[in-house]
Amino acid sequence: MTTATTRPQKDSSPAEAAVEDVPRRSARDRIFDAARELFYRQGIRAVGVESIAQEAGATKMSLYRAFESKDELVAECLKQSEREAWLWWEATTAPHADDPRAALLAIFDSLALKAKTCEKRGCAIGNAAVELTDDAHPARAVVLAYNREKRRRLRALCKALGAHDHEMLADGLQLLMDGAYLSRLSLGAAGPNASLRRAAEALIDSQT
Amino acid sequence: MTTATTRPQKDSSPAEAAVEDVPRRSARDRIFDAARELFYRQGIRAVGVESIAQEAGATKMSLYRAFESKDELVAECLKQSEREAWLWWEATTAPHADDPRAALLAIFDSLALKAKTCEKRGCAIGNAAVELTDDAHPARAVVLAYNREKRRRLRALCKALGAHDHEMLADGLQLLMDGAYLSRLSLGAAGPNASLRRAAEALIDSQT
DNA sequence: AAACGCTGATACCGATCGGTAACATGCCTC
DNA sequence: GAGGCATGTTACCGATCGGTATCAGCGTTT
Repeated sequence: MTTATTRPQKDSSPAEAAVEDVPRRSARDRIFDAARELFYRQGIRAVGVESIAQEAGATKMSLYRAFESKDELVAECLKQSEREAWLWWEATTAPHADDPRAALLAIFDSLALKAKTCEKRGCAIGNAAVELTDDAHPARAVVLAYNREKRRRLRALCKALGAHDHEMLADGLQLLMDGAYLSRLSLGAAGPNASLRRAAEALIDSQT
Repeated sequence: MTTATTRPQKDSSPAEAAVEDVPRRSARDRIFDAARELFYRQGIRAVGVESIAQEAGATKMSLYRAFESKDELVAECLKQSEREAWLWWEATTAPHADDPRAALLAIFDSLALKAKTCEKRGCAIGNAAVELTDDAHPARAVVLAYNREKRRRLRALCKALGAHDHEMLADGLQLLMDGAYLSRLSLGAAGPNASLRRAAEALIDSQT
């Protein structure tokens, strides 16, 4: 299935000689990226450690030299997803630092765009909340922290907005976001996701 | 873990003699119920056929005599969840046949109540959409049909309501519902779910 | 009593799971 | 050139996965 194979350390073809020879990324990094991709696309429990190593062009041993266990690898992957999520959040809201309404709408605009283009499998962290039912799983703490922080940020924006009931509005917007992720898995971007931005706007306007 | 054990065919204690002896439910039924419960609580991929049979006080052979495969069993379980969902839907909306707004609010009221009492693991069908990523899985058709029908019903109610943009409103409400399921898995009933009904009401009122 | 259908019990199958041991190879730094 | 370090290779471990074959027991029907 996978076309990734072990590459030679040096490129022997002279046609590539002009290119500065890019050092091969570490096994850890390749494994990490392959894991994130596979977990997201196929689900966490559906992916075995062997196939991760294979997709990364590495071996299972390299995986276990870089990560304590599969569970820890999952937790690390989700932590990275969280970091990227907040980077996206800040980049999206930054241009509207003085306009909470515009900031909120920008978030939902970007969300709707991503639904159409990439991210067809919803939210990696949200999916993990479904798949990992054991409270002892190290990834559950990440899931919890992420959703709490999301709630906190939404509340802050809604409060700055001067909404009548800013806590209810923030919760409603969070429900819309999470619903968009879940709904996308079955009905795609043409399903209820198509109305995501307008629904968010209507809810915001109803409270201001 | 499980306390379910093989029960004797006849109750030997005379204290129960007065009770009409209840014939033991068929192995199929016990297995079906155990499967639904375990799939819902622990996740589909997390539960093996062996543990289902054990929880049902039956054997793996009885499972495979009653169901073609685990995948088919999963699909059957979801079909049952769908049937019960529509029964609940009709029972909840029936008292408000002439008042679409009351019908919608009754749905969200009941939903919020169930979040607090039972159904802490969200929606069985929604969870399956996350767990089962293979389009060839027989359960995916059930997931798709369910969500399509849910959208259809919401649209009908919102149209009867005379909403300004009834399709957007229906989608928004569906996103709120799905978001409530997903959000509940991490933040519980005290999270955004706590505002579910009020958010739905605000959205409805914004369109009428 | 004979036949039949449902069920339990048990042993088994090949495949895959997460995880490890031991050794070889190649690169970079002294 | 000698070491150390990261990595690849291979073989292996016990456990569990979904699924099957075989036989025995038991209740009902006839």
